[in-house]
Amino acid sequence: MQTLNSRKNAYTSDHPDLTPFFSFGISVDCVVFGYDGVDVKVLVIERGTEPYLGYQAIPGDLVHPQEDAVTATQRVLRDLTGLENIYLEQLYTFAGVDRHPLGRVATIAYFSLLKIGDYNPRPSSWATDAQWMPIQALGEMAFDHKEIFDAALQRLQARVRNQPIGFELLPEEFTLADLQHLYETLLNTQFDKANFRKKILTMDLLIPLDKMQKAVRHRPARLYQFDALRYEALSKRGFHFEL
Amino acid sequence: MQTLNSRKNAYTSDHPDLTPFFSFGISVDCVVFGYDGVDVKVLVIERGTEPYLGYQAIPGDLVHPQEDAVTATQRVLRDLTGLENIYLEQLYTFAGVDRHPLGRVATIAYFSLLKIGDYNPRPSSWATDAQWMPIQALGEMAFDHKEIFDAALQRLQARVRNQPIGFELLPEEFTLADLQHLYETLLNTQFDKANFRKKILTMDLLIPLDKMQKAVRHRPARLYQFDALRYEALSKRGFHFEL
DNA sequence: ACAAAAGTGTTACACGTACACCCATGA
DNA sequence: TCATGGGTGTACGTGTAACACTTTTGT
Repeated sequence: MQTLNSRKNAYTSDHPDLTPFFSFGISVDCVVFGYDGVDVKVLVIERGTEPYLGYQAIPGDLVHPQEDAVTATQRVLRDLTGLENIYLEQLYTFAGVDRHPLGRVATIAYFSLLKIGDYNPRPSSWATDAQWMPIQALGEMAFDHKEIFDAALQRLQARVRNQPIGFELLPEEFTLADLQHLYETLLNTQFDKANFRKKILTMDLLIPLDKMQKAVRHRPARLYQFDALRYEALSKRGFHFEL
Repeated sequence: MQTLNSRKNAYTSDHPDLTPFFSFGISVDCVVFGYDGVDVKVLVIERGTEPYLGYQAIPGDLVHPQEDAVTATQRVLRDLTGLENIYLEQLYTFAGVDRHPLGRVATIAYFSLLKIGDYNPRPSSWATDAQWMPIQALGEMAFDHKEIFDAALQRLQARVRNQPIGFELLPEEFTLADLQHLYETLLNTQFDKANFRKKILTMDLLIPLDKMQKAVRHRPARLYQFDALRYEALSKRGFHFEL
């Protein structure tokens, strides 16, 4: 304690030996959410090596010395899903001393949302055994990945209430019932059909299409599309999405 | 690109040489907010060495190899203010490749709130020249610290709306007008006096004291105190603070 | 014709907003 | 008694919640 307090600020002091301070590994881990029309799911991989052999884990990798953290995450996602331009948000950084057996590794956790239909498993990459797991079915996980997942889910639930990101999880064209069911699943609640429609439609963020559902054994529902441009325009005018 | 994709996941592959991956420095930077009854202020230090000699900077330090990130931040805050138990929240991690001239340093940014009256400058520590700056008066800053500050302010504004953390900036005992003025300053808006009182008081989070303001040349206002325990109890029952 | 889900209208009530008014103190 | 800000009541409009009802398809 004495040494810590009396030492000068490490990177403002004149010329101390900084080597021991530059010994950290940094990784990125990305919690990927999807929705198949029934359940909210997460993309998990099964570890093929020690430590935590056989455990489920959140996809991630060490950041390269000349690589940006976001770039690293996009690389992991590309290797895993074949997709670029996925919704991505930084979540939290976990920097406990003993969280990784191989050395001091701080991990920057991200979460991302993707349309589950777009996902194409990439067996050629390092994560052969990636699979969608319903979020309720998650058991024990490698490292502190369960903790990371819990934080991600909490963040997603908060975000979905005040930003129109639910659409990232739905196909381009969807019905209002699809949207309502997604929100109900995500937030673990029930909404009144009539009121939900009114609230969503009065926001004026959906483009009604001239298409209908097909091959359903009841009255077919109209399909809608999210109007991202309109949202941006409204945001700038102080509009705030809610629920 | 070819090499990156064909390489196995760095920390799950068998035994590659991981040395180049363990070469990062990790720092913590903490944006400290205060409120003096008029302005919202930030604690900034003036750098005494290159790089960015003489520039204003956010207080921070490199994380030690055997030190937790939160612990490091608390150490910085203690050295700077003499205080423990300050409100602290992780903000964002800045991990750009070229953000620090001395090497690859990722910084975990925090923000914290303190009662400005409790603050006692600590001239003995490395940050002799810490001072409160009104947030409008911030100019150029060292490294990417302006960007960090902007993120912190934005986060503070969001937090203050849906969590009762404004009280961290006020003295233990305060008037409703104090509270209102704080919120107005923080959020850059105006509230109707009567409605603001009603909203706050119906939340039942304030303990009315049997004390009044003194030495004011108008009717003295009642003093209140934030009831943290009651807030915790209400939170668990699904209560959600708003505005 | 029936089941099943789409889609709409009506009403009651809670809540936010605006604004007017009275109260207590120091000078 | 005046200026200043503390503190309160009311009336109005908007938004939300509950619920009943009509519509359209497949079988």
